[in-house]
Amino acid sequence: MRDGGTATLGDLLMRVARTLRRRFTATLAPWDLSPHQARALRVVCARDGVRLSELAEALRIAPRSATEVADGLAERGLVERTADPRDRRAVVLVPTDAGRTVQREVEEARAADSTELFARLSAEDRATLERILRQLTD
Amino acid sequence: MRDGGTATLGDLLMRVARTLRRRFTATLAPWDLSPHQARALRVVCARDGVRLSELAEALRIAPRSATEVADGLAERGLVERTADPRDRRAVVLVPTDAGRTVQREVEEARAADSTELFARLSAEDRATLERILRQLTD
DNA sequence: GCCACACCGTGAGGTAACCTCAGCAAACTT
DNA sequence: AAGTTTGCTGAGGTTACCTCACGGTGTGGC
Repeated sequence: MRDGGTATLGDLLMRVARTLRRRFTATLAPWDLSPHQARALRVVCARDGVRLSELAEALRIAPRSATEVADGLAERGLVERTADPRDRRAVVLVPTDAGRTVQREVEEARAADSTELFARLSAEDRATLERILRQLTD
Repeated sequence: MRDGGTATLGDLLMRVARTLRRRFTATLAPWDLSPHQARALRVVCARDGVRLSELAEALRIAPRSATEVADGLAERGLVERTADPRDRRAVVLVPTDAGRTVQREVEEARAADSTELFARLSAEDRATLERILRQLTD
C-alpha cells in the first residue's frame, strides 16, 4: 500500500480528526447533545444573541436547517427565541441560564478530553502543531 | 473568546479537517462518488477482494450499511459481488477494471489536491506535521 | 451423522441531519 | 404605493446511517 507522499498527510489528518470527533461525541453524551447542537450552543453563547441566519452561516448550513438546530436547543431549554426589535422578521437566539451553564460544562469536559488526547505530545510538539495548523486555516 | 490552550488544538484540527473534507468531496464530483463510496472502493482495490463484513469493519459501519455501499459501487460497475468459494455465506467484493481505473484516477486527483493544500507549508513543516500526526494515531 | 449454536448478508423499517422549494411577513427601494 | 428583497418556516425529499428479524451456511459436541 504505497502512500503518495502528501496524500498521506491528508489521510493522517482525517484519521486524527475522526478519533477526535468520536471522542467529542462521547464526551457530549451526558448532556444528550449532538455535536452540532453543541457547536450551535457555543455560537449562541459566544455572541450572546444570534440571528438564525447568522447561526446558519456560522455553522455553514442552510437557513432552513438552522431553524431545526434552534428548535432542538429551545426544546431543551438551552436557548430562547426572541424577536429582534430592529427587524421583526428576524429571530434572535439568546442563551438561557441553563444554556450558559451547559455550555460552560461542555467546554470544560471538551478541554479536558482534548488535553488528554494531546498529552502524548511534548509541549514543544503541541506548539508546533498549533503553528502549522494555524497556517493551514485561512 | 478565550481559548483553553489545548482545546484550540482540537478546534484547529477539526477546522483543517473540514476544509480538507470539503475539497475532497469537490474533487470527487467528476466521478459522481460520495466520499464514503470512494473510501470503500479504495479498500476493495487495496485488498483486492474484501468480504462485506471486512469492509464494514474497515469503514467502521454496521454490516447492514456495508451492503448499501457495496450496492452503490456495484450499480456503477466499479465492483462485483462474487461468492467466496470457502464460505458460501460470504460475499466477496472484487474491483472491476473500471473500478481499478476510477480508483487510480481518484487517488491521483486527491493527491494533487492534497499537495496543493499543503503546499503552503515548508517541506520541513510537512515532515514535522506528519511525524506529529502519526504520533496521534494508534 | 446430527443438532444446537454462531455467523453472513439482507429485507423491512426507523432516525438524524441535511437539503430545496414555496409562501407569508416584514423591510427596503424607487 | 408598488415591487423587490430578506428572514423564517411548512412540506416533502435525500442520504447515510442504524436495529431487528430472518434464511442460508459453517462448526463443535456428542
